[in-house]
Amino acid sequence: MATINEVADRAGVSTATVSRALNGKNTVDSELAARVLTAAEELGYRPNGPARNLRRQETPVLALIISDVENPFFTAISRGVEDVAHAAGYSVVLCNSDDDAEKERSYVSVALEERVAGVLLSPTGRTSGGELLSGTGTPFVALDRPLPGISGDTVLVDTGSAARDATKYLSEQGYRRPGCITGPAGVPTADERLAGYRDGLRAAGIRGCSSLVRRSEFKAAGAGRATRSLLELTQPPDSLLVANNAMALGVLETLRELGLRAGSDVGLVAFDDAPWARLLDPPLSVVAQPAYDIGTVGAQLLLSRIGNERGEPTTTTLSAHLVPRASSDPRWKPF
Amino acid sequence: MATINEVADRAGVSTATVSRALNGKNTVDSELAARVLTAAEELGYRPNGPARNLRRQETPVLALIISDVENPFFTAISRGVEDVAHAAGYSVVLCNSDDDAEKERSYVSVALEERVAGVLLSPTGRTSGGELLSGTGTPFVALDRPLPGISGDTVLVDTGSAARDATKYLSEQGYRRPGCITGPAGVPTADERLAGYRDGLRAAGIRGCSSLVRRSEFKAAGAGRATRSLLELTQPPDSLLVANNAMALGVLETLRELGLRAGSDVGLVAFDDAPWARLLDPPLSVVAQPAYDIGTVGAQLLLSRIGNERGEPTTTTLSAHLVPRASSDPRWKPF
DNA sequence: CACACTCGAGTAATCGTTTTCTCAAAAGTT
DNA sequence: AACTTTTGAGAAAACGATTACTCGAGTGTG
Repeated sequence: MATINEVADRAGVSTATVSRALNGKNTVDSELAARVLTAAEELGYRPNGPARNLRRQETPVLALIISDVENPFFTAISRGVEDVAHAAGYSVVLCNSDDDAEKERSYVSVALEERVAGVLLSPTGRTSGGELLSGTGTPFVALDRPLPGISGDTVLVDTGSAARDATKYLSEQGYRRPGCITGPAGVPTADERLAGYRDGLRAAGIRGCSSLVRRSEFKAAGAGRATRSLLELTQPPDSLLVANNAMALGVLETLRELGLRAGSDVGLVAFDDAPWARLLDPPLSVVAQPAYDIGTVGAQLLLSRIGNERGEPTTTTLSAHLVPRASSDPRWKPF
Repeated sequence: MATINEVADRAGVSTATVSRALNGKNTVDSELAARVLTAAEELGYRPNGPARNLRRQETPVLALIISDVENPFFTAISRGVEDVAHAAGYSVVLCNSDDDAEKERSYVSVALEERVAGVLLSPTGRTSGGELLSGTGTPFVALDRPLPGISGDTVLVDTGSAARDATKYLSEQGYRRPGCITGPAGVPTADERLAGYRDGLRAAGIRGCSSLVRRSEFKAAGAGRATRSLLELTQPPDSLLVANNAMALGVLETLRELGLRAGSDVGLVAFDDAPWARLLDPPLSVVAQPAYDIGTVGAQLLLSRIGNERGEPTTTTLSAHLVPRASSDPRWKPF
């Protein structure tokens, strides 16, 4: 692949002039610039990124590390990040940690070594890659979940309140024994949603019962098993609050296996408004999180830090809202 | 951020020794190596990627450029790529071209400048970024669609046959007027599926009718409009073959608006087996494409080219298979 | 006309690694 | 004991761009 030297030779100028011409500096004669441009064109010249980044001491790339590319919640975040970053001249590379702490650390490590301009991290679990980030000068923003024990800019969703509202709403719909399927202990979003569920029960004057709570990974399979174990209780719950949309898939599948209907048999509210949620029968009630906004806000925050914004770390909390559909209506009938 | 020089100073050795020690070369005294390691540790040293890549003339990163992160088909591909790449010591960066030819070119451009080891490209439309790739020495593999006018390794799915089989199957189920909603003209996957649909009609002895065919972007909204226009015909189709899963969402939404049921009112087969497909009422019949395998095969191909495998460009064609569910059963009843 | 200034382009230093040389000391050979 | 071979570590040369200097030529001013 052609280097700047070859371009310089072909155009009969120095490498400095080539560099200036190609970077649109105005201190170069227009005739020379034209010669450089055609020479570069003819050689198919493409500047060597590593060399440029090394010299400039910066790389116009943001890393976005998420825990599950197959989850619409995270892909919506990525779209938000991308839109903001792109407008500011940054590329975004998306890394999928697959909810694996080891992979997450490895991606953070790569991002740091490659000297990306900044990192957006949606931390997986407890042992996050966040500790690698803190201390290095590389700006970073935590999305969706805080980094345990590390201070830094954070964009969260007030899912506790949303969970409380959703639970209260279930009780108002006539469900007297709401259960809850949430994520692993120690994962903030999982714990907040559980706490919100308990608050909601209290607000509705229902005595909570820990046997109506199950935890699993934020995946379909675990949630399916949890659902089965709940519904096989002698006093099963009459409705469920489900902590994310991947889990909702597992819950729905198990309901189908058991021959139960959402709504009439088991009230259902799940977190995250996936595109398919409203197409189910009955349409799935959800707590819609502002995923796209998490992305845009996070990216803006990161860009301002990259632009050397000083000041204390900030925490932005966005709010989620309930979208009631028929899966939380005990009177719903298939036809 | 600490450099190799500072580590060398602190350990009282030369930079060459530091480099050798950290890269696990065996030609370095174990006592010195230990000193280097602790010095690096204490300084939080992290090698400068751009410098390393510049010197080594290679970057252990693969770029995967896809047209829609929100489409499960592509995220499944990415998982396949990731698994293979990771095992071989490569990182994968995922770039979302958003079906925008301009963005695609821009990402290809970034990938080339950053001198990634290889590029996996699932081309968007006609004006692909592929022409940027051909000619450069950077190995690349086209996924899902061929690069128009450019020879290179390609991994495809035989969606033509799959479309034919699906159409024939619809007719065997008793539907006599299958329609087709496919992607934009000129996009190979769209055209192949349409051709397969026509073959299927022919095989079933049904006279095709071009008024039963609609094209739109591979998105929900356009497919929804197409569905409406088809079903408002005086002689509407009694069933539909839909060319991808994002489109299926639009079709389903429109059916609901029109108060029609899949299966009993309109037979439905869509491409791509999304996780939610089987949870619908009726469960959605699909043509399941081996998305994960596209990823693994593509990545292996790319890795072997990176490993200097010579030889003519290859084309691997994987096959898709029909997964019949109730949405293509005219006798299906809600209960 | 002499002098200071501006302008534009070339020279060379620099970014932080890896790796080829180079060379002294240790080890082995006759 | 003299000589070759091996070993291990430092000095210095890449890698390919950007950019701080430098310097000659052209321009403006008193």
